Amino acid sequence: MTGEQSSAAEFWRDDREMSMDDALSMADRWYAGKGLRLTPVRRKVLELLLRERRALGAYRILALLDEAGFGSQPPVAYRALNFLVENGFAHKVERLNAFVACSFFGKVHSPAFMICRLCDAVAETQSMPVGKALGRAASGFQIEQTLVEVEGVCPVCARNIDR
Amino acid sequence: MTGEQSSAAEFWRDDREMSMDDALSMADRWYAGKGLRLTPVRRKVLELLLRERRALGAYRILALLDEAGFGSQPPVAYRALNFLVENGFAHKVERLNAFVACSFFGKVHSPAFMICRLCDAVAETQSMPVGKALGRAASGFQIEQTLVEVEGVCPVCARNIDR
DNA sequence: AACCTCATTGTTATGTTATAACACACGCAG
DNA sequence: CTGCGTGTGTTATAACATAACAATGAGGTT
Repeated sequence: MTGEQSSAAEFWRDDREMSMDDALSMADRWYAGKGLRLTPVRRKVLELLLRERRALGAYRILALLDEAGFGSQPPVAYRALNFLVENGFAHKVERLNAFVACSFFGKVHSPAFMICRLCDAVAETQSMPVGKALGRAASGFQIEQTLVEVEGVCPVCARNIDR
Repeated sequence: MTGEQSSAAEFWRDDREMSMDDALSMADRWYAGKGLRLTPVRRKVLELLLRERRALGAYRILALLDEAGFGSQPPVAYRALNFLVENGFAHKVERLNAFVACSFFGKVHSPAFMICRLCDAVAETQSMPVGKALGRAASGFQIEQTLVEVEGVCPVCARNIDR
């Protein structure tokens, strides 16, 4: 638990809970513990995602992988991305057809994304579980996965507009 | 306000509030009032969407338009779809890259979609405004559009599994 | 070591979704 | 009738995604 206030001023600064190195080594340990392999391609993709605060398209990632000496065909990127997504280390932002590193991995959470239409930044936050928000409307529907994405203007860009 | 209960039994039956004819003529009047034109292509697309309870992909719609004697190239479908979406008569289900008629048009609402992974049906419901569900986490972010989609199993399919 | 097996990666080919750009037709104001 | 704006048709291409199969390589078994 962070326990921090999320004021507008610091909201956008960095919503992540750990450094990239911490995140990567946590991923190493997590996967090892599961008997799964965080191979070089996969680790590289996670690293690329962690480095960005925007969502990266699969083809952007693919180009970066290519530069780094990995394969250059779409499945290379998509496979690594799917692997990370399946295990909760990355999310797909459907609205953008793009991917971001998870900001809260290792924790159970209901992710929600805030997408700034001006600077393209993407921030992940925890939202109320969607079942709650739907309330009675969802009765009888068995929720398995949820998607919450909001588009708008982030605090930083909003401030820049004002003056 | 409907004031109806949404029980599991009737949940999936029909979540729409009006008949297709009512909806179409309402659309006619709404657009006329705004000085916008619900042209034949656009009206046809709305009609196609209203007829379905699933989300239709743009290329599916395109094929149907073609059959009906309209153009057969992607922009024909995308332009009509965008027009309807911009004016609130249809929504895009991002998870499926597909489109549905709005079930509550003319009303202010926070749409949320429930997508059955077994039968592909899509139901629109009203959710709590997303700003509420995000709570303090969204402070400073100016929400302009929101997207809530949940994937799972609808009541009908759930019942079929059980036995 | 030699062998097997299975997950992973590389590659080819193709499928699906979406838009840019330009030409043409029509309705309407001047 | 001319000019203009909106809408439609069409060509071409961009952007996103997966199927299918071949090659590699790590780990366990004999």
